[in-house]
Order: sequence, then C-alpha cells, then structure tokens
Amino acid sequence: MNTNEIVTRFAPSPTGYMHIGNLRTALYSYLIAKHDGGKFILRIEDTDRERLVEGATDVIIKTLEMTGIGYDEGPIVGGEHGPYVQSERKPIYMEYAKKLIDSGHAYYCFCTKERLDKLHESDATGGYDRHCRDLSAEEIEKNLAAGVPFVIRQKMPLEGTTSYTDAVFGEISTDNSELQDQILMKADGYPTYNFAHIVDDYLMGVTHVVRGSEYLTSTPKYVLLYDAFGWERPNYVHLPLLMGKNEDGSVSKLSKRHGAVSFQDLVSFGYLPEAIINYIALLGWCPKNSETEFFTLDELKDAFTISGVSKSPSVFDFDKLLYFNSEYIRKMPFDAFKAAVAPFITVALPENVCVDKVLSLVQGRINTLAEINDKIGFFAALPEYSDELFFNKKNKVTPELAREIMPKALECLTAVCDWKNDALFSALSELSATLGVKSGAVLWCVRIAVSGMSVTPGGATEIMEALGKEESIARIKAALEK
RNA sequence: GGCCCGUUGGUCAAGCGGUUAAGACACGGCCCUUUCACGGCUGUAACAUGGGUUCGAUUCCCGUACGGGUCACCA
Repeated sequence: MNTNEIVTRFAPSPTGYMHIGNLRTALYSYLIAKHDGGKFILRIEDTDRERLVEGATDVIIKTLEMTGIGYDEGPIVGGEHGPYVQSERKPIYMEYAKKLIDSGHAYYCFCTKERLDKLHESDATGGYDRHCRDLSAEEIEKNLAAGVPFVIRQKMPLEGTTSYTDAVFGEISTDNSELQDQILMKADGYPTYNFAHIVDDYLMGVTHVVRGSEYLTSTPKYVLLYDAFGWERPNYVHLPLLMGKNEDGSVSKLSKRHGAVSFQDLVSFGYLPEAIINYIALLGWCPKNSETEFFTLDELKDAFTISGVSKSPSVFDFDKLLYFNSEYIRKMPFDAFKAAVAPFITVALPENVCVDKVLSLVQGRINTLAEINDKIGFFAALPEYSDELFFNKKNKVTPELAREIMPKALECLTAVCDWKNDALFSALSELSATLGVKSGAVLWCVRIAVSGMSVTPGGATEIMEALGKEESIARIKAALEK
C-alpha cells in the first residue's frame, strides 16, 4: 500500500433518501481521492437507533451505482478495514472511549437527561455539562456497580484556543471555553457521530475528511480528540452549503420545501444521472481554464482540484439543471435514449405508427424524460382542438383558408405512394406552388390537422411519416368535417 | 444571543493590486426554420457599504449591514 495515498470516505446516515447535497459531498469526496489515484470508502453511520429506516442503505448504494461513483471499500464489497457499518463496529468504540478515560481525556457522566434540562434552566452558562467531571473513583465504581446508566463525555480544555487549517476555508480557530464536554458514548452503548467518525476515520486510514461546512465550527472538538489519542490529524475539506430559493426570495439550506431535492426524486422526474452529476459538480466548484461546463465523471476526475472549491454557499438552480438535462438527452445515442425513456411512456401508441420515428422526433425536444407523454400523446389519439389553431400570422393562414387548402392537400397526399418525409414535403411544396400560396401555409394546415396541436415535435411531413398514410388521411378528413 | 463563515449581474461563477470585470443558465431582440425546439448573432444586467493601506483597489486590512452555519444522548 502506498502510504501517501489519499483516502476519502462518504459517510451518510441511512435516512431513506439521498439528498442532493449529500450526493454532492459524495461526489467531491470521490473526486478528491480519484484525482490522485486514491481510495474512496463508503461507510454507513447508523448509530442513531431511533431513526433507522428500513432499506435506507440500499438507496445509498443504488444511488452511487447509478451515478458511477464507485467505492473501493464499503458494505457488501468489503475491504481490509471492515465492517463498514457502524452498528457492526459497536465494541470498538467503547474500547477507544475507555482509553480516553484512562488518559484523562474523557469521563463517565451519570446525569440523566431530565436532570440536565433542569440544571440548564437555572444555569444558562453552559457549564452544566461538566457536572460529573470530578467524581471520585469510589463514586464512579459505586454507580457502575449499581448499574446506573451513564454516558462518556470528552473533557475539553477550559482555557486557550484550538485551531486547525481547512483546505477550503483556511485557518479556523475557537476558544476552548466555547466547547462543551460533548458526549462520546450514549447511554444506549452506541457512540455519537462526534466520536464514532473519529475512531473510524483513523482506523480506516482516511487522510481527507470531506463534508459539509455545517461541521466547520465543531471540528475543533474533533481535532482535540485526535490529539488526545496522539493520532495525526487528517486534512479537512469543508464544502459550502447548498441553498434553495424560498418563495419570498430569501434562501435557506436546500430542503424538501424547495421541491425535489433527493436524487431519486430527480430521477423519477426524468433527469439523467449524468446530467445531475454534471450540474452538481459545478455547484460550489469551478474548473480551471475550461472552455466547457460539460464533464463526464471521468473528466471530472481529471479536472477536479480542491483549490477550485468555493467558500460561499450556492443556490440550487432548477433551470440550469433542466438545461443540462436537455443537453444530455439530446446527445444520447438513439438506442440509449429509447431505453431511458421507455419506463416513462404511459401513452399507448397505435400499432401503425412507427415508434422509433416518433421517439427520434421527440428526442431533441424534451427537457426531461417525463415530458415524453405530453409530446407524443397526439400520435395515440387526436386531441380535441378548436378552429382557432389554424390561425397563423406569419403564413397568413385563417380557418377559412385552411378549409380551401385542405381538400387539395388531401387529394395531393392520397396520390403519394412513397410515404416518406422527403416525398411528402416535395408533393406539398408543389401543391402550394400550384395554389399560389406559401408552402408554409399548406404545411401549417396539414400539421394542425394531423396533430391537433399548435406545438409539435417535428413538422407536418415528419409527423405524417410517423403516423402512416391511412391515419394521416383520416385525420385530415376529420378536420374537414369539423 | 455567543461563536464561526460568507458577500462579483436574477442564478452558477472567472478574477487572486492596474482588465473594455470572462463565461454559462434565465430573460429581451434579430436571423435560420414546415410550428416549437435546436443552432447562429446580439442585447439588458454585477464587484453590499463606510473607512483605511497604496501612485492605484473588485482584489489587502478594519468597522458596518445583510445572508448563512453552529451551539443535542441527530448526524
């Protein structure tokens, strides 16, 4: 093993869905490791037994799989530092907590939650959490022997300052008097996040801790833990938060009130994983000297550097995501598009229409896969439409004129044998020349008649090709009978 | 409220003492066009604020305002 290898991890707690901000953290963490050929670990932090959600780990794994963010070690795939689920590592934490007690950096606390709440009311200085600091050895023994529930707290220094250097935010410094004697081990025997992640990161050889900036101010406490153990501190890379825009124009931490903010929501609305990844990579990070904003995951690995990470929070812009998504849809090979869009199609196309033709017409015109049905619905059934649709200013078409043109068009089309776009187009062009109107006028009328929509994927002749001769002619006849 | 962090157009953002202050999304206009879209061209729009430092500040320092984060037996 290369001792200089960068090791990062993604350590979500299994909540049942993958928040887009978490996904971005996973992405950056992955990219930081992979940019230098390092290792990326997945670890599940499930120490909160009350908030466990069934199947939540699967959601995490599935998301990483769909986005291509592969991990070298983690649940299922295993690795030399397993297990990778904290609940399965339970005995480890108590062992390390006791080391801290022995070295005087932590202590047993027998206060009940209720008692602390009460103390807090009378003493707002925050000093209450140090109540059990100076219990005598006899008292501790007695309580332990009597089975009094306890937690283990970290003994913070009371004076001085603690500082560390963050790769993004620079030097962060905190007065030790600000630090509470935080709980390391809970009464249920499980460690808190504050403790577990330190032990695990150390044991797993994590060199760069990548996480959201909400941890920026609590990191001094973690740094103190490394020092207490005598372990080398890791590099810290705190990421700016992702914000959402509120209705009143203000912003706040991106959450469900802002709409679809989980990866699976986005996917179910027809966003492509590649587009999502590309977009969120750019939220809080900017490539150096790049002409383009389009990146595949592999390209991101090359381009990503911590120095390009921004300090200020960024607002998630659904418009721009939509833009990326439509670009990705457009660039997909047709077969891939066909496969991707298939699960979204709910309208049943008649057997006589050419599905491939319809889908290829629509591929360049939808922004999300879910829009497919709105675009192709008219192929399945001609919608109700009003004569008003025949009005077109540019081509000087009115419903009256349409009634004059369409019988001629019908006649002309009936005679077409080679029912293909080019042949149809030239036939109708010739017709308009004969009639002495702009070709646009004829095509407009026909398009409205065969689609019943003002906006369609493709022009009149393309639609007719997909629809087939029989159906096209039937629809034009229907228009005349209106 | 204490502490910490941030502040370039509506949004994402480049910039790292001297620039006509990039680019992308969105928006407007024009062109192309068998509608829409795509594409091409083009336009509107920004350094929060007050003091310093400096020959010169968007860039460095301090204050102010605003925004955000954090102060759990949640992570």
